[in-house]
Amino acid sequence: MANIREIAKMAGVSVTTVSRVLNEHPYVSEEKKAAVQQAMEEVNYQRNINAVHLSKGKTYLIGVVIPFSNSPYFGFLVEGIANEAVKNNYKLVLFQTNYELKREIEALNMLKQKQIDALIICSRISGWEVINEYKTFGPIILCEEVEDQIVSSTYIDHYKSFSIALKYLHQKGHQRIGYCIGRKSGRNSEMREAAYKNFLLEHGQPLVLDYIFYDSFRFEDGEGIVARLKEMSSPPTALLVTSDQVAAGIITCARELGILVPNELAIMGFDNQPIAKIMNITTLEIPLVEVGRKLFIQAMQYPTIFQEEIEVKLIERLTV
Amino acid sequence: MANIREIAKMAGVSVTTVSRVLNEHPYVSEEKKAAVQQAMEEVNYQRNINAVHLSKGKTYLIGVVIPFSNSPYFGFLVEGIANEAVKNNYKLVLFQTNYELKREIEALNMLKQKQIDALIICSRISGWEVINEYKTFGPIILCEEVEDQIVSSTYIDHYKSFSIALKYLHQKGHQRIGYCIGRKSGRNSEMREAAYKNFLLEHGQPLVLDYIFYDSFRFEDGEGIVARLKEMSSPPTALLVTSDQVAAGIITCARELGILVPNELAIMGFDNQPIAKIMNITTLEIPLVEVGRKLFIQAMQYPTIFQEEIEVKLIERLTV
DNA sequence: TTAACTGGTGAAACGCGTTTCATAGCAAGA
DNA sequence: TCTTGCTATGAAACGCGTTTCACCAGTTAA
Repeated sequence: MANIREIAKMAGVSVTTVSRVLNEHPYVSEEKKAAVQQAMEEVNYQRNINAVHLSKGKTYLIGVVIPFSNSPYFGFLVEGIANEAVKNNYKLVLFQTNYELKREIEALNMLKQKQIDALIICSRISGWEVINEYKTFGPIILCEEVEDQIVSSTYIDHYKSFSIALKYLHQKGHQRIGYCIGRKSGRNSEMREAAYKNFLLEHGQPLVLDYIFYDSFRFEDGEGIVARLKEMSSPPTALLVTSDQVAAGIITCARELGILVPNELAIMGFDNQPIAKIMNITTLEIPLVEVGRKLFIQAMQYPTIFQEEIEVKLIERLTV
Repeated sequence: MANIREIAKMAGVSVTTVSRVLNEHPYVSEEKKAAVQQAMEEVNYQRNINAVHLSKGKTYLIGVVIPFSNSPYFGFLVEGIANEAVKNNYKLVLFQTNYELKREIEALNMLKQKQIDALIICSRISGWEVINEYKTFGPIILCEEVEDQIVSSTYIDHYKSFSIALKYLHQKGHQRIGYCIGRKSGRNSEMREAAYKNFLLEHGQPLVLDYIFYDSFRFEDGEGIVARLKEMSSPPTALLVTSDQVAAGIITCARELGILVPNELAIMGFDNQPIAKIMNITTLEIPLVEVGRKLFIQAMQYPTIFQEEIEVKLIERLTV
């Protein structure tokens, strides 16, 4: 396989000039440019990207940390990142953590060892001390609100969006509202909990711990939730579900058990995924693809660090 | 950042010896090895993988072509590939094609340009002439039965599995059986169609084109299928659905419209995904994670080319 | 006693594109 | 007329780990 030096010889120019043609540098005369291009075509020259990477000191790889790879939520997020990545000649390396800290650290270490140029953490497990330590090795981008401009992030104000949802349910006359969420910990979960507790306080309602359901990630997690509802003497009349998938699972199981939605149980989803549309689930739309796009852009803008808030939109359908 | 030469100087050895330590080559004395390791620790040496890649002429990147990234089917497949990839220090580059030929060609070109070391195509669009052309540039692995040992593949005998499923439905007394499938074209679809037509022939049943539903990929695609069933004067009494997701969607929509499953409509899924378990869908289990693992292994074994068949298993539940 | 290994080690070549720096011609502004 | 400044071009250095080849010392087989 021919290299740049051979091309240079063939075209009667220096390697620098060949490199300039390759990179579309302006200072190359038309004749030389044509000569180089002809030589490249003649031997079907292919640039060795490994050499480019070594030379540039970049890998053109972006790490993306997600807890699950077969969840539509992260699927859309990754899609958004990937779309923008191809435009910039970047490739994605996915780290599926299953919420194991060890896996996240592995990803962070790849940043440290310069095996990736940046790391986008879609759902963080490690503490701020860890992020603070690793941020010196390269760009880390988060998908949650970040204090003190430590790293860049694109986020949804979950306090606000939860408040909007709760207010909506309250307006619809619900007095006993519960919610289903993925993790118990994590910034986003804490914000939602704060919004929830504040809402209860404002409306003088008691905090019933049984009304909060954790580990709600997938469609199939709806089953357990409905089973627990069935056990309760005074179950919530409305549920805020932080994922349309789980909302769909709850609705499916509820209907199987003869629970009327929304009359006996109102369900409000999150994300506005395709399944929400087809099952007519009232939901809060989160433009995930757009969030992904922004995340990638922030990775590219490093070392400039900034936060970007994304707005959500209430979509009224038939489950509330 | 220190490089191998500095380490060599510090440890009083040659760069070759440092390289040998790095790569755990046997011919290094204990003393020198210790000296090198100490020097590396002292300056917190990090190997420059770009240099490794250039030197080895490999990228340690494996391309994976999938039509959709947020589908559980491909999710599990990718998970299987990824698990095996990390063990071998490889990273995955995902190409989401949306079944656009252009995208698949892009992936193939990355193989040609040596930007990836191998390409696993989970669902092929391009013709055999294309595969034949590109296979000279590097390992291409498919997920379907391949003739003439052109490239390696791990596959399910879809003719056989469809036949098993049809026979099962027939034994259960169904006379009008239809099926839902993703693409109309593609090797796997053709095999299934052949099995279906052969089954009809053997049982003297007429081919009703309306009983075949294409473009069934996701949960939400179940809606349209049920709508069309509703229109028919003599709808099928059983449906073979090549994805548990779609099966779940069909069941959900059918129940919403008061169609009894399995009494009025029997549904048989494919894959045995979590959703099949929770919704008690009778299905044909396909060990997707295992398939993914095998695909990766085949990529590593190149230039040895071989085919590997994966067996499916009928799982009886409550929808037939 | 000699040929044939095997363990251990290093110099130098190799893979290859990018970038810095120096140089030179030529035009525009002072 | 002299200083800037821009276009154009190339030599050489740079990034850095791997691998080939040569060579020596100490064994082991013949």
